[in-house]
Amino acid sequence: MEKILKIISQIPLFQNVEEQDLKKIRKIAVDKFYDKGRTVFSEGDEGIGFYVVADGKVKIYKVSMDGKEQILHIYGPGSPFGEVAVFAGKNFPASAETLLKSHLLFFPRAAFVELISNNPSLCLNMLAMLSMRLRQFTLQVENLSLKEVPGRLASYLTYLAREQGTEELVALPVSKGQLASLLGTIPETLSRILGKMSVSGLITVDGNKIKLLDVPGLRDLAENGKL
Amino acid sequence: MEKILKIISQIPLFQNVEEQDLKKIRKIAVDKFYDKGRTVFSEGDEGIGFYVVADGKVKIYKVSMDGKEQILHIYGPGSPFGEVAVFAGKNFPASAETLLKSHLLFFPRAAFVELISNNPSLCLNMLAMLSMRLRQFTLQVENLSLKEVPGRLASYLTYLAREQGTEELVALPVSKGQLASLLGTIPETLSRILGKMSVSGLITVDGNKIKLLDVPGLRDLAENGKL
DNA sequence: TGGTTTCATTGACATAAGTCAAGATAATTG
DNA sequence: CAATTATCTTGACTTATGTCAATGAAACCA
Repeated sequence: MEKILKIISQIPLFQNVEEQDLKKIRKIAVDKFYDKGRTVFSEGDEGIGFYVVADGKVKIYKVSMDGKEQILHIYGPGSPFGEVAVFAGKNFPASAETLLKSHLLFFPRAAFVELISNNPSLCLNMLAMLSMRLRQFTLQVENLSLKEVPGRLASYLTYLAREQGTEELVALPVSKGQLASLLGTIPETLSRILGKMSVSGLITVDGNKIKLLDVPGLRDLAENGKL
Repeated sequence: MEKILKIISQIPLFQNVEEQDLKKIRKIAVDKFYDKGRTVFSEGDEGIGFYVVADGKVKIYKVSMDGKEQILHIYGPGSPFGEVAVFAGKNFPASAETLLKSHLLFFPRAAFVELISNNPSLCLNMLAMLSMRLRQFTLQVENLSLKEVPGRLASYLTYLAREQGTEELVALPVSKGQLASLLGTIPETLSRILGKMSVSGLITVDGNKIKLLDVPGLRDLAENGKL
C-alpha cells in the first residue's frame, strides 16, 4: 500500500471510512515537512485547511502581550489540529509550532468540506473528535481556575501514568519549561513544586523521568488541591 | 405553524435544514420546563441527549472540592448545550443549571445521531457549532492564564458592548456573583476591581448597568492587562 | 409593609505564585 | 573536547488575589 495512504488509514479520524473515500482523502492530502521549532501557523492566520500529525510533535499555544505562553495542546502522530478554522470563522484562534522534526498532512478546506459533506461516517468521526477536544478544554479550564499549580501537576502526572501504562515511572513528553507553560505557570514555580513534591515523598525526579511513589497521594492532591 | 416547530426553525443549529427534516427534528424533540435555579444535569451524569434553550437562561459550570464554582458558558435562547456527551463519551463533562425559569428542548441521543447521519447540512451546522465552542474555549483559557482579573473584566465588558450593540451602556446579563464565577474569581475581588475601574474613570457602575466611559482604555486593559 | 433572606461591598490579613537576578546543570556545536 | 548556549534550579522579594468577618443594600414573600 502506498505510504501516505497507509498513514491516513491509521488515523483515528478516518476510521470506519470506506476504502474509496480513503483514496479521495489521500488525493487532497498535501505532504509537509518541518524542522523542530518551526511555526506551522500563527494565531489570526487565515485558516485555509487543517493538519494531521503523521510523525513528530506539535504544540498549539497562545502568547500574551508581555510574552507569557500558554500551551493549549500537544499533539503527536494521528492527531488532527486546526480544524476549528475549517468549520467556523476563517482564522486560527491559536498558533502551532513543531516541537520535533515533523511530518504533517495538510487538508485544504474546501476540498475537505466537500468530502465530509458526502460521508456521514467521516462527519460523525469529526464530531466525536471535536467533542473530545471540548471535553478536554473543560478539564483545562477546571485545572486553571479551580486548582493550584501542585494540583495541576499532580493531575498531569497521574494522567501521564495512565497514558503511558506504566504505573510508576513516567517520562515527561516535553521539557520542563514547556510543561510549565502547559500547566499555566512558569519554570521557576514548576521547579519549586517538583522540589516540594519530592520532599513530601510523592515523587522522585531524575531529569525528565519521574517516579510516582504515592499515586493515591497524587490523586488526592489533584482532587483536593492542597499540598 | 405549530409553536415548537417554529421555535426549532429559528434555532441557528437548524438553519438551512429542509422543511421535512425540521419536522423530523420536531418529532424527536421533547419539551422540558424548569424553574429558576434548577439542575438540568450534573457533571458525570449519563449523557442520553442534548438540549437547546427555547427560552430562559442556563449556566454550564464546574465546582471544585471546596465549593468554588467556575462558569464555562451562559446560554440563552437558540443555543444548544450538552452535545459533547452525545458525540463523545457518554457522560456530561460539566453541570447545567437554569438561571431563569426556562423552556428547553431535549433531543435524545440515538434518534438525533440517526438524524444527523442522514443530513449533511445539519452535520456541518453542528461542526460549525462545536468549532465555535472550541474557539471560545481558547479565549477562556487565554483569559484565565494570560490575563489578570482586571484584564478579564475589561475584555468581558467590551465583549458585552459589542454583543448589545450599545457602545456605552451595558447591562450585565447575570448577577455580579455569577459574573465573578464566569471570570474565574470571587465576588469580593470583582467588587474591588469594579471600584478601581470606576476611580480610574474607565466606567461607572449603577447596579447591573455599567457605563463604559473609556472604551479604548478598556480595550488596552484587556490586551495589556495592567490597570 | 415589615422582616427575612440573598446579594454586594469593604476592611484587615494570609498566601500562592510571579519577578528579578544569580548560579548550576545539561545540551549543543564548532 | 572545550566552549557557547539553552535549560533548570535556588534565593530574596513583590504582588495579585483569595480568606475571613462584618456591614450595607436589594430583592423577595407572607
